Amino acid sequence: MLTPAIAELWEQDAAGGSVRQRLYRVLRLAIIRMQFAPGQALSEKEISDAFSVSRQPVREAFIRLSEAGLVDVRPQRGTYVVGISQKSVREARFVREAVETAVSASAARQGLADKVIYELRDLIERQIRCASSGQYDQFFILDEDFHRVLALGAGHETAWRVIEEVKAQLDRVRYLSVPDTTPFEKLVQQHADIVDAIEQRDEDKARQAMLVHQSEILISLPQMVQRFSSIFEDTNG
Amino acid sequence: MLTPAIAELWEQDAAGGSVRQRLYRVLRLAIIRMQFAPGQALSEKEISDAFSVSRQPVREAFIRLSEAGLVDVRPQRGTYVVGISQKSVREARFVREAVETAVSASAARQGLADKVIYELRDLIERQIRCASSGQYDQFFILDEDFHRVLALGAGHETAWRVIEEVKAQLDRVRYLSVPDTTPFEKLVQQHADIVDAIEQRDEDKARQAMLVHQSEILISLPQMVQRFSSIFEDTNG
DNA sequence: CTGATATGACTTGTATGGTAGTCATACTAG
DNA sequence: CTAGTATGACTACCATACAAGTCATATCAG
Repeated sequence: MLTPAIAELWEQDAAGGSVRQRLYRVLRLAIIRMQFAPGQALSEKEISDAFSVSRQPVREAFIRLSEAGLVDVRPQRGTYVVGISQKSVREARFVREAVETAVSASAARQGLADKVIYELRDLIERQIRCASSGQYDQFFILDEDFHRVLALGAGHETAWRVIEEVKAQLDRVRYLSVPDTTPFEKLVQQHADIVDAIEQRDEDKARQAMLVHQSEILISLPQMVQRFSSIFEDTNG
Repeated sequence: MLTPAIAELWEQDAAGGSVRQRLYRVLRLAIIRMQFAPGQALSEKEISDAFSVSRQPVREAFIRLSEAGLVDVRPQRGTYVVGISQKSVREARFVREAVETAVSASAARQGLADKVIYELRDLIERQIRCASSGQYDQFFILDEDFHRVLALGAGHETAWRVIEEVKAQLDRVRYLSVPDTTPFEKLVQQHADIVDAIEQRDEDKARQAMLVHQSEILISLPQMVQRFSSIFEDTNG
């Protein structure tokens, strides 16, 4: 079934590139924003009818989604949105922590261009304004921007691609409950700490600051599991 | 053009799963083993004719390969094997180092099952035999086995998937020149050091041992660039 | 001889038909 | 009533046809 919110995603998409790429972007967002429930069955035909395209690009988008670990394609059975489990969240966080701490340390070691530092500081400023006015969605976008600018600014494009993939799993949990998680002010302060350490060229400090930041989700995870036990596949664990 | 070596890969493949998956495995191996030169143009039609399948599964395999960063699909132009550059190698190594050191440290922290430790020791034994008899291909397989058993044994499946992806980029360089790289005996000793540290539950030592191991490729990279300057896109750098 | 242009042989992208497998349900034999 | 089976409505997978863009080459005007 296609909700109006998903149709809106389709309309609002910039429509750059092929139909397959557009479908991938829209379906990925729909899954991350929990417009498709975990375990829900999708279908090539259903999606293709809904968006008035043929089955083929839908099928190719499904394959890409399965690569990203967001759906599970079972031959001759169906395609299902993958469930959320504590294990999948912890695993995604593990990889993200490993890569992001390395990026942060690398940035401190080699230094960042003034332009990049400025951009990061600017993002932090805007995050502060979002936090005070409670613009949740915008804050998430700026948060992603911060980590992307940092990774790409340090020249780690491959690393960012990896982060982007595992991040999708974590964002799904985030979208479950916005206010329950860590206060925005705390997250912004952690961002500032990271930039400070990098500007001081203190490698260990930069790594440590990122480690603290990446550990936040673990703090709120247990309450999330308890509150959304129907969503998590492994309520115990 | 399809060399006999590639046809052999197709024949020898276990043929498990769909045609698309089989094509992906074969083409991936062909690229990693330099059966397709960097920059070489592939074509959906060419491949589909050669393997007597339709264009569709070939196309889907191409999409997956482009996801893995092994080919570049340019709409209405063609599909090309991506080139090898120092930057791409350093980036892949950067990510792999970050994830593998985290895996090693995690294994030391939580400990590994006796069965896993035994399996790792057994792999090391077999690697010693391969090193002395100079079975290069088999050694590479056992090397990959070692890292896979370690990652999966520590429960880090997502991490292994990431390692597998970036590893493909590094393996291409390895296949360029086997004897030039680090002596096998040294690599095996590093494997043993890693297992020792994990068994001693020494987290820092395990991380350090893996770091040393992952840094080996950087040592041989400059000579590789010099010797295969025609292969590398950025001879200077 | 030079440069613009038309042509045709490519390429990947999309649409659609048919195949084979899965699964729930209804039905039938015992 | 129960166990086994046939049926039909799904599914993803593969093959094929067509559409649309790219690019080298040949052709022709100046």
